[in-house]
Amino acid sequence: MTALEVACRNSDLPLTVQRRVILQALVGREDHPTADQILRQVRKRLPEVSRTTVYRVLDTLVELGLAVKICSPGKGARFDPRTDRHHHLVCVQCEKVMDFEAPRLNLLPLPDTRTRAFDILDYSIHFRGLCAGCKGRRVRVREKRVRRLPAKTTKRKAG
Amino acid sequence: MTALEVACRNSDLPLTVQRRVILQALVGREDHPTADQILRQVRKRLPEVSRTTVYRVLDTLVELGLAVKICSPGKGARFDPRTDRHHHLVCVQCEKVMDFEAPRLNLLPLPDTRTRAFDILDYSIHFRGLCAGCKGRRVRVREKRVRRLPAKTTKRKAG
DNA sequence: CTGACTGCAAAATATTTGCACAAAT
DNA sequence: ATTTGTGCAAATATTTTGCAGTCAG
Repeated sequence: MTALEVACRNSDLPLTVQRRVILQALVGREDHPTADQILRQVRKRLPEVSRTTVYRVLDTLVELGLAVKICSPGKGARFDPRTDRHHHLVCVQCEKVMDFEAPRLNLLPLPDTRTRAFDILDYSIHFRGLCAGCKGRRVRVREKRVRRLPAKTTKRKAG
Repeated sequence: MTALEVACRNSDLPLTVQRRVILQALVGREDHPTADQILRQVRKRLPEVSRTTVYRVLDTLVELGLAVKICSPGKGARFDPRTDRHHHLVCVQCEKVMDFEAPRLNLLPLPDTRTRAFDILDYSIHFRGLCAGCKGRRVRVREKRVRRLPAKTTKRKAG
């Protein structure tokens, strides 16, 4: 937990038990949890913690550079304890996000965006696709629509 | 709007005016709007449209392959009318997402993920950084904390 | 006509805010 | 002691759902 201590000291922020436990809950997870998932895990150790605090502390951790709010397709914001360059496999079906190591993709030359007035700090590649669990049952496209009158003879008006 | 007609015909879906207008509202926008932003734009032409319909139709458009629900850091889901391979500049400050053309980055060899049981369909690169508007005022890290008693003498109880 | 779609209202989910008390330095 | 943090409750924002009437084919 030294990283948190250092960061708090540097930023002149109190080192609270909540910050410690919430960061602890995030670190080591590779599933990019939502604030609520973190809340559940944190409450195992700190039952009194409030949802509000989890939201606030996660933001703080991001500000401190100890976590990243990742880009994800789903509803809730999701957090990543890894701040080093890495990539993601994103299941377009269940919206799971997995870390993906590809060292060869870590050295792409950062495009020159000076003309676009955008300072690039880092990048990550999102590989969209279907995860193991979803690739079998490719439900997609209108499950309901599948039932299309099972070969009935009712179609005729009257004969 | 032929693409929508074709897609609806293929999938045996009614071609409603809402679907037409909502897709129309999305096409041509490059700012990756949320459902609510689309709603506001759609209501200029179709004042009676409901928020529910916008959510549902956007999902339908995604299923039809006429739009993409993009990965973004913010709260609401955001949509992209572009379905071809392209990349994004994501402002970590204001969470704006801009399209970024980089043809040389469109031909990265898709990593072999067979061993990982994940079928990659496509990819896009997220360049994280600061947009023109945000790079000037790098507020970040605790705006409040900035006010640290500006050398006052008020420290005493009653002067 | 018929089945799917839309709009409404309400539920469910996700996130933020104001305030009083508690805790860290 | 001072300042920020936390928890609570309520406000907001976002998304989904059930149902009745409407519309496209």
